[in-house]
This record gives sequence, C-alpha cells and structure tokens, in this order.
Amino acid sequence: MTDQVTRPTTRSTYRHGDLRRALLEAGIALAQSGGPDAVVLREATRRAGVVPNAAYRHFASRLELLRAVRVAALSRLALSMEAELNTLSPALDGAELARGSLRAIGLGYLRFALTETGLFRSIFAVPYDWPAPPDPAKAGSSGLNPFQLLGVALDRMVEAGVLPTERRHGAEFLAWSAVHGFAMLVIEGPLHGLSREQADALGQRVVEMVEKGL
Amino acid sequence: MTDQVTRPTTRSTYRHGDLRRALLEAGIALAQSGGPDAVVLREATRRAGVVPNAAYRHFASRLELLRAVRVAALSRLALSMEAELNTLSPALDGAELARGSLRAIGLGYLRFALTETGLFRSIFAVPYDWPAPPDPAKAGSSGLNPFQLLGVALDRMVEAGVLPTERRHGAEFLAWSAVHGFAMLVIEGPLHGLSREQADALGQRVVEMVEKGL
DNA sequence: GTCACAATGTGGACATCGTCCACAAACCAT
DNA sequence: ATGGTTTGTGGACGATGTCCACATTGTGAC
Repeated sequence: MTDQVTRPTTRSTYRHGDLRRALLEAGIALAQSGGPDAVVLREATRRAGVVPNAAYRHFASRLELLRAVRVAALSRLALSMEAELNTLSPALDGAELARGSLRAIGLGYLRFALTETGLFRSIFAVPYDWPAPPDPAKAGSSGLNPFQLLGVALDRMVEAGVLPTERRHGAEFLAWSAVHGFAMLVIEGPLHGLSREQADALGQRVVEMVEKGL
Repeated sequence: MTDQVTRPTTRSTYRHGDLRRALLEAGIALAQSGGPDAVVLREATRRAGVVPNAAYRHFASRLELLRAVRVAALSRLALSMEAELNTLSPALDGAELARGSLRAIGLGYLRFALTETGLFRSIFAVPYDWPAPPDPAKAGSSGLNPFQLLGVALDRMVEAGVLPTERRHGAEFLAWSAVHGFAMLVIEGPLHGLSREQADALGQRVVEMVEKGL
C-alpha cells in the first residue's frame, strides 16, 4: 500500500506513474553536469528505470526533451535575477534604483551562467521561436521571465531619466549582448579558468560598460 | 605520368598522398555548412575517398580535427577584420583613426560571424589553451591573429587619448564580450532571423556602445 | 640492389546513440 | 465484462567514434 517513493531504477508496476516528470528531471540533472550534449535520451530513461523507447510516449524526440530542459533553465535564470534584485536597498531613489536594477539583472545573469553552466548553455542549445508565446514555466517567482525582467529594468531607467527615450528601443539586446558574450567567453572561451573573483571583477566592468554606453 | 589532380572519391594508388590536407579541407567544408557538429570524422574520410580509420594516422581523434578546423577559422576571422580595417580612410587623424580601427575590428568580427556562421561557431566548439603559443596559422595577412588585431586597435585609442590608460587593461575582453554576445544572439539566440540590414544596424549600435562605455 | 623497418591505408569489430515498428500490459469508459 | 486508448517492452537499423590486427608502400642501412 505504501508508495515506493524511492526510485531504484527498477519498478514493480508496469506503469511508471510519472515518467514525463522523471525524464525531465533526469534531463535537467544531465544538463547541469555536462551541458546540453549530455542530455541523452537513453541515459534519461535509464535513470527513470525504463526502456529507451518509453521516452517517445512523452517527448517526440531528444530535441523535445532538450526544449523542456531549456524552459526549466529559463525559470531558474529568472530566479537568479530576482535574487539579485532583492539585494537592492529599498531606500534607493529613482535613478539609483533604476541603475541598480539593470546591474542586478546583469549580475544575476552572470551568476547563473557561471554557477549553473550546464543549464545556462542548454538555454541556447536548441532552436526556438522568438518571440515565444508567454509561458509561466519560464518565469521566476514574480511571474516574469528573464527577458521581461530586463525590460522592466530598462523601463525604470527611462522613467528615472537616466536613459533617453530614443535609446530605449532595442536596448534589451545591447545589454544582453554584452553580458551574454562575457558569460560565453568565461564558459567556453579565452576567459575560461578565470577565478571566481576575477570573473566577478571583470563582470562588474562589463555591466558598467553597458550602463555607460547604452 | 600525369598527376591525377581531380579527386573523385576513388584512388588508384594505395597511398593518398596528401590525406591530412584533404581531411582538413573536408572538415572545413563540413564546418562551413553545418557548424562544428557537422565535422564528422567518417564523412571527412568519405570525402577524401579513404576508409574511416585512415584519419587516425593524421589526427588523434575527431577533436584534433576540429582543433585544426578552428585554427583555419581563426585565420579567416583575422582576414575579415583586416578587410574591414582596410576600408578606413587613410586621411583620418589619430583619434578618429583609433576609433575607426576599433569599430572596424568589431564589424569585421560580426561580418565573419554572420556570413561564416559555421566556421565562427567552430572557433568556440572545442576546448583550447589560453593564452596559446603564437601560431602563424591563426593569423591574417598582417601576421596578427584576431586577438592581436583587437589589441592594436585599443592601443591606438590609448595613444590617441580617447581611452584612459587606466581603462586599457582588460579592455579587450569588454569589447570582445559585447560583440561576441551580439553575434551569438543573432546566430543561435533571440535575434535569429534578423534581416541582414537589421543585424547590421543593431551591430552598429553594439559597437558604439562599446566605444562609449569602455 | 636488397632487406628490414617505419609510415600509411584497409578490414572488421564494438559500444553507444537516436529512432522506428510490432507487440504486451494496464487503465478507462461504456 | 469488454473494447479501445494509453503507456511500456523487445528487437532492430543505421550512424558515429574508436580499437586492433593486417596489408601495402616508401625509405634508409648495408
């Protein structure tokens, strides 16, 4: 009668019960420790204690599994940004709050990229539509997804008068480019092997460059 | 007596004669039209008209072939930058020459990334040492590799007084981050599907952001 | 020139992967 | 109870990277 909550690779029942979730979680774990290429259908089914073909009842292909992993990764990225936003002093005035928000978004992005490298890389490992229909599964606890969080920060800058309205359009992509590029250079580029402190210091300068150059 | 210069997948001689080069060229072609994942050992040997194992006499593994492709890609990237540098008016004064050089480097980088996407992605698809021992195979016609070209542009800016000396250190990576990130967003990110004109226009703004924010 | 040796290409094999097809078991609505 | 739908199983195929033993060719010592 008691549910076999532990999942020791073997099952007594013919049906798994929650295979889709099990596969997704295995996929996330694989992505975390090995990046998108490590998200291997057969290994996920192995971890779920199921035969390889069973996966096809829940994901049309390996790519679909990767897409699901990507959505989960986006949500965690949003959480990382929100965590950074929450460190802002509530006593800040408009201009400083706006600038601080943009910095927080950037630093939250970098923190996620450098600590959850595998998941971060998985976000860009699969083709996807853009813009995508709003999907709460991609959001953080505020209900906003990473891109929306960035947009809000930029809007605050316009309201506070620290970003001219005529430069607002497309500014998401300028800011994103700089921070994303830095993350990639650290992860799989020439900046690989930088210590955490060095990466933080350089990352800080990247964010400042954006703030100043936007 | 006449050399069989054409290479119709079959050979009359037991020895190939120039297999390493043939494999590398096949690898480059595969990378060009399909990115790093398309660089498949067996396909390269097929194109060279040779059995799969023959590759192992010239490359220790698929990864080593990819590394060789990467070096070739770096050289072409340097050429793209140099081509952009050569469009600068020779009548420019120091400050404008310096700024123009930095812009040219950035635009050359972007042009290569967006027109030779497969090769560009191959540059970052494989782990490599950094800094690497100087290797002329990575350079353009000036003898400088892409990173050195960027360094020269930044040095010019310091000399011309448009970049404070105290900001020179590490500036390579700030500039590189922004341009690289933009390229990645266009190639495999949310900016995918941007028209050439749109990409050029936004790319211009990225370069300006760097110039202003460095 | 001959002959041993090094260099290079061949043949066959193995494990792994994604995916397809036919079949079996379990759940569900009638 | 029964028939249909959902979900998992079993077996197969072609592709890939890589390993080992073997065959062929070029080369240097004598």
